[in-house]
Amino acid sequence: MYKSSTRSFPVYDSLRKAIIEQALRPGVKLPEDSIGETFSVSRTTVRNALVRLDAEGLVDLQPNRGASVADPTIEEAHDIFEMRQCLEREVMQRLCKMDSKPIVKALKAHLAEERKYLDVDTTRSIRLAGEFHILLAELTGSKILANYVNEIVSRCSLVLARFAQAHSAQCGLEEHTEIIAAIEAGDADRATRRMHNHLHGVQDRALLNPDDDDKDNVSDILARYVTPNS
Amino acid sequence: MYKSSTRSFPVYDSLRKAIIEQALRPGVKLPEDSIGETFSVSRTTVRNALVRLDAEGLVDLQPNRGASVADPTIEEAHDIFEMRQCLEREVMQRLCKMDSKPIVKALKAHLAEERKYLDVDTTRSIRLAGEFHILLAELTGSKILANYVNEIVSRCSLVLARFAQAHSAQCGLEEHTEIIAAIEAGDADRATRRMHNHLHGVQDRALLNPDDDDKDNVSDILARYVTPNS
DNA sequence: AAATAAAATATTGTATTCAATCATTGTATC
DNA sequence: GATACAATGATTGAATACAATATTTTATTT
Repeated sequence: MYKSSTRSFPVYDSLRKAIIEQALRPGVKLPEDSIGETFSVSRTTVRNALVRLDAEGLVDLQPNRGASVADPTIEEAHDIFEMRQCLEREVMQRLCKMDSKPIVKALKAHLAEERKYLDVDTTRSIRLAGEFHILLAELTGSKILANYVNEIVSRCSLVLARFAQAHSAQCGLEEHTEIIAAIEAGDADRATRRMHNHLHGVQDRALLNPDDDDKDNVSDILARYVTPNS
Repeated sequence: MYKSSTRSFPVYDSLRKAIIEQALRPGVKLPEDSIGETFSVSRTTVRNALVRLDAEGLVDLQPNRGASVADPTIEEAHDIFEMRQCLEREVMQRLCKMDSKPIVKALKAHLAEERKYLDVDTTRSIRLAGEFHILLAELTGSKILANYVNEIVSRCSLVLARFAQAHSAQCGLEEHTEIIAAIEAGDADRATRRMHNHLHGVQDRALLNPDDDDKDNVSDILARYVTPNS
């Protein structure tokens, strides 16, 4: 996870969440000054968070021109989804070689959570859908794989923010259910195939016609993220 | 690539190379002060480089306790190699779907370079061997995949530094040759299998008996890395 | 002599400061 | 009216300075 200074973590974390939840849209400028004021920290601290986010591909840091939310091209968008397919294929194949009992249990618990907030809290619902994939990766027991999946899922959110019209229904609940069933049956091929189709569906819904930037007031948006909203 | 400030890049780059070339061994402390003196920059600048390296997994940054070269456990070591297998499998499968002509040409050029420095310049030879794998990834055309491979290859160097006795012969030249031949023949299965065996061989040679730390003077080592040695 | 406590030292965390670069606006010229 | 240039303002780059935390050394006690 993120170590380094105590103060820069909240900045990093809030920015990250704001980007993933699409409150900060691709291309939006991230001035060190105003962000620092929002969190009552110095630019030094903000900068550390931005360097980190740049390394993770969520932020674009250019010399002397500051930071902005990464704004992937359509080519990069395809690239990111293709990478995600690779990583999640690996997840499925590893999981299906393991004892399915505890895995399925954890997954079903998560699914219940997803179902609970469906049509109730959209933002939370979308976040949970993403976290389903991260949970899958974590259940492999490989921290590195889980990290990579975490990163790529975040970047997919960015791609959706950039290219999908409504960011509704990124992940279908039924599809998650079916993936769990395949894992429970220990059928690696089916699980892998279903995951592939699932992701392909998300990608298809996303990469149709691009809608362009409607910039927004950074400080106002970020203010809502100062206190971690659970 | 690495953007951000002009000054911190040389620090980042030198540290990175020093770690990969195993001049800075796992666990070695990286005090901001002395590194700053070595490069004639402030701690602020050094810190940015360290945050970046931490994000890439080459450096371990702990709150109030500073940075040190990452010191993977044996479990993490296996994890890293497994991840590498996944990524490089993807590389092989993508390459074998493409036009082999320009790919093979580039690879053979690199191989010639590798052969040139074999038994002449060990350090360079080892670096070229690693770069062969990075070149393979770059030839897929996917920047993201290339980035990941670059990162994981670096971390493998770290693992070798930690667990392999002599860091000789990480990659056999003949094995690289055979991989190219399989790509040239357009035989995805054979190419993938050879890559798998190749990496497995490296892993096997590495993860036998661990030898422990002989700490060294950071500044002296780094001094050799100040001017990028080509 | 071993163990603990206290002081001194070293190192990191972070804000502040000044310099350098970029963006924008206004003005002059064609 | 459009373009080029200059001046201003805003923003980042990076060093310094001070505060907070860790580490080491020394002193004290058992």
